Amino acid sequence: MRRPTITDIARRAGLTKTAVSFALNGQPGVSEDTRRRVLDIAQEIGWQPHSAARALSDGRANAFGLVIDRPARMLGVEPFFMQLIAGIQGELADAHISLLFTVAQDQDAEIELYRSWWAQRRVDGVFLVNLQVDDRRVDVLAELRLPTLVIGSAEGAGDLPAVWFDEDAAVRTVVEHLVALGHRRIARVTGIPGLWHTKLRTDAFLDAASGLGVTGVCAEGDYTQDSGVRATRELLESAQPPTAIVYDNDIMAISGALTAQRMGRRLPADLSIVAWDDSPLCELVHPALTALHRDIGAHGAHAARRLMDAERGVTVGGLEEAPYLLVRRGSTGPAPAPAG
Amino acid sequence: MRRPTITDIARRAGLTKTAVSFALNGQPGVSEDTRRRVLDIAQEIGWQPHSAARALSDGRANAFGLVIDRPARMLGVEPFFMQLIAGIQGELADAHISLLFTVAQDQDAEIELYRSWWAQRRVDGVFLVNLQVDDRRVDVLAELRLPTLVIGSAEGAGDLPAVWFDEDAAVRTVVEHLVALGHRRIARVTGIPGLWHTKLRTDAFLDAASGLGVTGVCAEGDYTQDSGVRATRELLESAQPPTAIVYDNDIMAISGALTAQRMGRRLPADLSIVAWDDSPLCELVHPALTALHRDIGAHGAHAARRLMDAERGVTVGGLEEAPYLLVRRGSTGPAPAPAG
DNA sequence: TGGAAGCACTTTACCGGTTAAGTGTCAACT
DNA sequence: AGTTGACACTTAACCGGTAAAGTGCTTCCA
Repeated sequence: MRRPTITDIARRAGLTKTAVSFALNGQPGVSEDTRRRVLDIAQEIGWQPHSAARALSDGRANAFGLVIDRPARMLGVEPFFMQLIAGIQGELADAHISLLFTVAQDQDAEIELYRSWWAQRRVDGVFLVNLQVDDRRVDVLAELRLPTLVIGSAEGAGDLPAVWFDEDAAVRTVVEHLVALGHRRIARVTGIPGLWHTKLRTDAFLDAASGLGVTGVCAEGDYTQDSGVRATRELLESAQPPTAIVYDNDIMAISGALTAQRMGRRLPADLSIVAWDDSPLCELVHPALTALHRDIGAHGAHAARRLMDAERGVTVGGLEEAPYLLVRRGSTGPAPAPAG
Repeated sequence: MRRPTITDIARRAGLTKTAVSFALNGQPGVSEDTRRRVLDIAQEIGWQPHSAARALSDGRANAFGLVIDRPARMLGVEPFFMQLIAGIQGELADAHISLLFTVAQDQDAEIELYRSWWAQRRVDGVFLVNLQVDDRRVDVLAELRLPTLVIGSAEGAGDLPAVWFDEDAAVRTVVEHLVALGHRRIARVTGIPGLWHTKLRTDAFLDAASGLGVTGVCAEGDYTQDSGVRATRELLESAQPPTAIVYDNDIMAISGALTAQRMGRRLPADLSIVAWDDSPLCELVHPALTALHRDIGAHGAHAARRLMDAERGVTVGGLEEAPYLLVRRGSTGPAPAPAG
C-alpha cells in the first residue's frame, strides 16, 4: 500500500502540487470548487502530510521531548509520571504533536540527549522535570534556545517558563492541620535533597513549624520505601519521637505507616501520618492515609499548552496550579496526651 | 545559534555537499585525507544530520511507537511500563531511534493513532502491548504493514513477531510450590479477562490444579486494589475458603494481603499469598510477599532489538524469555491443618 | 602512445512538502 | 480599445539530506 502524496492528489485533480498545497492549507489562490475537489480527493485516498517533509519545509518537528533521569528501579512505582504524561498527551494529540519520551541514566546523558535532539531538530521543545538546585540543564537549554517548560518549580527555572504547585501553602496546610490536632513535635521525611521542591518544602516546613511554635524535624529520604522505613525507625526511636510524620511521597508514607505499626504504634492514636501525593496506594493501608491531593493530569495539560504557546513565540508567564487539597483520612488524629 | 548543515561543512572544506555526504557516511569515493578533514569539521561545528531531512530522503522515521490504552488512573501504579520503556530505550538509544510514547483513551483511539502514524510516516514500527483475545489492532497493523512487535504474548499475535514469558510454566511453578506446602484449595485473582496473558494463566492454572489433584478457583480482578480487596474478601468469606491465593499483579496482591490480615488471617499461617511481578511494593508489607520475578528491562531490550531487525527486513522469530523466578518470601508457608 | 581503468570528485535529481514569483485569462473601467 | 487588476492557477526554488550518473585527471599497461 503506497502512501499517497500531494502529487498523487494533484494528478487526480489535474492540478499542480502547489495548487493542491494551497487548497489543503486554506491559502487563498484557489477557487472554492477546486478546494472542495482537492479536499474530497485527499479524504478519499486518506492523505496525510508526510511529517518529515513538512518538518523539513517549515522547520518544525511537531514533537516535544520529555526525559526522566531517575534510575529505572525507582521509576513507575510512583504514578506521578504516567499521570503527567497522560495529561500532556491530551493536549498534544489535538495539535498533532508527538511526545518523545526517554529515560536517561543520569543528568549528563540527559544533557547529551538535549544537544542531540537540538542538533537533529528532533523536537520543538522539551519539558523539564525534577529541577535541582544549581541544575546544569537549565543553562544548557537556555544556551541551545530550545523552548523549554519547567514542570514543578518556579525557583531555579531562571528565565524559563514554568508550571508549579504552591508547595509552601501545602506545607502550611498540613502543619496547621496537625497543630490544630494538638501535635507539638512534627517530623517530615524528605525527598531527594537536591531537588528544588524538596528544598522549598523543607524551608516552608521549618518556617511553618517555628511560626506556629512547634518543633519541626526533617529526616532525609529519597522516595524509596527503604528510606521511608529507615527514616521512620530513626524518628520513632529518637529521644523525643514526633507524634506526627509527613512524608514527601506516598511510597515512603506507606512504608512509614507499616513500619510504625510494626513498631507497635497505633495510627492515629499514637502517631499521625500524612502522605504527599494521593495515589490509590494511600487507601491500601489501614487506616487509609491522609494525603495531599493534586490534579497531576491537569498539571500536564497546562504544561503542554504553555510549551505550545512558548514554542510559537507567545510570551508565556508562569502558572501556579490550583492549591493542593488535604484529603483527611484515618491516619491523622488528635495528638496523644503527653506521656508522664 | 544556527544549526550547521552539510552545506556549511562543504563550504568550509571547499567541497560539494555530495562529497561531504559520502565522507560522513563512509561511502567510497573520497580520499582518506578529505574524509578526515570533513569529519574533523563536522565534529568541530557539532554537526548532526537533520532528522527530517534524512527521514525524507531515506524514508525512515528513526522512531518507534508505543501506545498504552489503559485509563490513566490505572497507569503507573504498576512499575511494569516504566521498566519496559527503560529497557526499550537502552537498545534504541545506540541506534539513534526515538520512542514516541502515547497514552490512548481506548482501542479505537489507539488504532486511529496507528493509522495516523502510518500515513504521516512518523514511526518505522510499533510495539504492541496488552494483547487481547480477538484484538482488532493486530489486523489493522498487518494491513498497514507497519512493522510490529508484540510484547507479552505469542498467542493472538498472528504473523507478527513477539517476545513473551512462559506464563504456563510460571503458573505451574507457583501451583507446585503451594501444593508442596500442603495447600489443597488454591485461588487466583485474575487480571483483566480480555487479555491474552490472563487467559493463558487462567487455563494453565486450572490445568495445573487439576493435574495435581487440588482445587483451583479463579476470582476476577482488574489489577486495581479495589478489585484485589473485593476478590479477597469474597474468596475468604466463601463456604470453602482457599488456603492460598495467587494474584495477577502486585497491587492486588498487596491489597489482598492487607485485607486478609484485617480479616484476622495470619500470613502465612492461615493464608499463603503469591504476587505476580516482583516490584519493590512486595517488600512493603509484612510478611514480604513471595512473588514471581522477571527481568522486565531485558524484556524491553529484546523487544527493541527484534523490532529493529524486523524493520530492516530481517525475518525474526518469536523469543521466549528466561523463565520467571519464584522469589520465596514470608507470605507463603505450609498450609494450615484442616479444621475439625 | 593511445585506450582503459580508477580515483576523487561534481552535477543533477529526488524525497514531499511550502512558498515567492511569474503567467494567462477574463471582466471592468476609462 | 487598451490598460488595469483580480483571479486561478503554474513555475521554480527551497528545506537538508542521499544517490545515480557524469567529468576531469592520473596511472597503468599493451
